[in-house]
Amino acid sequence: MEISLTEENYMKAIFSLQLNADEVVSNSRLAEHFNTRAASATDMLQRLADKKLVHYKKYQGVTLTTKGHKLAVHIVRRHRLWEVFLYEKLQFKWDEVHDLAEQLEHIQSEELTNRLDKFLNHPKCDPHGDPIPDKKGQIRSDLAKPLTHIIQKGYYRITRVTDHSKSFLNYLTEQNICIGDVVKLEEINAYDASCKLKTTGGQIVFLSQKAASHILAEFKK
Amino acid sequence: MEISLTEENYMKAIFSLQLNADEVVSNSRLAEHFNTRAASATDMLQRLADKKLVHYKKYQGVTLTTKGHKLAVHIVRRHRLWEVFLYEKLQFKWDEVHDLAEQLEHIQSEELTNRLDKFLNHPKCDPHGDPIPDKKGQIRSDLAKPLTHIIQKGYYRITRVTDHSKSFLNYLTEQNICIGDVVKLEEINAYDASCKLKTTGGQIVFLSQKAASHILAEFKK
DNA sequence: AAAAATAATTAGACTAGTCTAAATTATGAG
DNA sequence: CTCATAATTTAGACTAGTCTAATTATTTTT
Ligand SMILES: [Mn+2]
Ligand SMILES: [Mn+2]
Ligand SMILES: [Mn+2]
Ligand SMILES: [Mn+2]
Repeated sequence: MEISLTEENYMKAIFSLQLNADEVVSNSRLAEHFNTRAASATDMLQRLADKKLVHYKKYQGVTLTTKGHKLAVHIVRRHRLWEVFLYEKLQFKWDEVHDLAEQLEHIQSEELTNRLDKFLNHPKCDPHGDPIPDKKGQIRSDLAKPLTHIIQKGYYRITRVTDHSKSFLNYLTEQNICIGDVVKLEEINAYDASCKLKTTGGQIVFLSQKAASHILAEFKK
Repeated sequence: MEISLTEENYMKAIFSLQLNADEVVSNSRLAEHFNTRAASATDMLQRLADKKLVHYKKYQGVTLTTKGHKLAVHIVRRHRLWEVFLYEKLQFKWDEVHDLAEQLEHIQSEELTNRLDKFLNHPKCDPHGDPIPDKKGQIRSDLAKPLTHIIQKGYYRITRVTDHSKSFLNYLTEQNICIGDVVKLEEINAYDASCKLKTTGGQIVFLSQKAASHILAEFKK
């Protein structure tokens, strides 16, 4: 069955807007995500339902079918592999890769995806620390928590960011915070959920709740 | 100005259907090339004329404007660079790269094209021996002639093929004929323009007029 | 439980790109 | 040069994807 570029984008959006699988995604969230009108989203959801990619009941929002979930994960895999390619091989910055990967993810070829994966040495994560689904669609589970959820001071490895906007990524770069870095969490302010940490380079950085909430880290044994 | 994927395909087709620049390309050749109806081609040509990409007079066919020529060459550059990437880095065979490059050539990013070029070490030719235009759109001129135009026996380097069909490329692979090989042209039959040559590996291969006409070679000093 | 506010759907229109069928222009054989 | 044929263009219709405006359903408030 033919899946159009637009349909692929919707599938990926539904997948990434739901925090846990089978969370219902509303029409309005999709419309907002695509900067389009609710009527257009309705139209598309009905189309996707016809293709058995989503469960759709009028006024109730959508969830992915098994088939739809498989497709969405597959597109995410392509997206993240291309991001690794752009970052590792073409030396793009981590704030530049997303927009290009948005285009590249629609190149239709199973074989290409798998060869790219091999060429890149089967990377586990993309430049933002997002896990790359394997050939079968399996996604490695992730133990990292947002800095805002950490209650114990100490050493943590930064493994992932959940805001991919240029402004956020540039801010982190300026603060010398990179994926993979081990930082020392020195202060946790219960009052406003902000924190203070020492970077790999030794600088002291203060992070607001907003920034900290988008940085995932795991305890360094 | 926005150029759609379809418009890009038409521009590239016009460019590659004309043997010498400013050769007029007819409506029917384009319709045939895209396996579409003449009415659709007319529609598109009028659209391209509106965008000042082609010179179009009713019933007279089209040629590229300066602006259109620039655009077409640019798309050809992207196509051929991606072919090199697929061939060199992902180990696709020379008969597999074209279809994928047809998709990849539409990724819109000047920066990506130039970085890919650099990553591949500024290749001169794609896997079929077709020259890759440089950043400015300059195309290296090509001294090679079809085997059917060669009158002198001797040693020749195979530099390019002009039929990109899987069946032709597979045929050459079976006969052990590759781009870059130096072959010994041992017989030239004036009667049917067929020829006989000895490959790098020492095999004797007979080539029909049809096959020989799509193999370009240059004299080996 | 009804009214008000919000969210979602439908109806109808528009563009890009395609098609078929009909009309028009060019060509080339006699 | 004229008429038949081939090539091209136009007219009108269809699909995907979008929009606005109007309608309907759900949720929240009172
Ligand atoms: Mn991304
Ligand atoms: Mn990413
Ligand atoms: Mn090609
Ligand atoms: Mn080629």
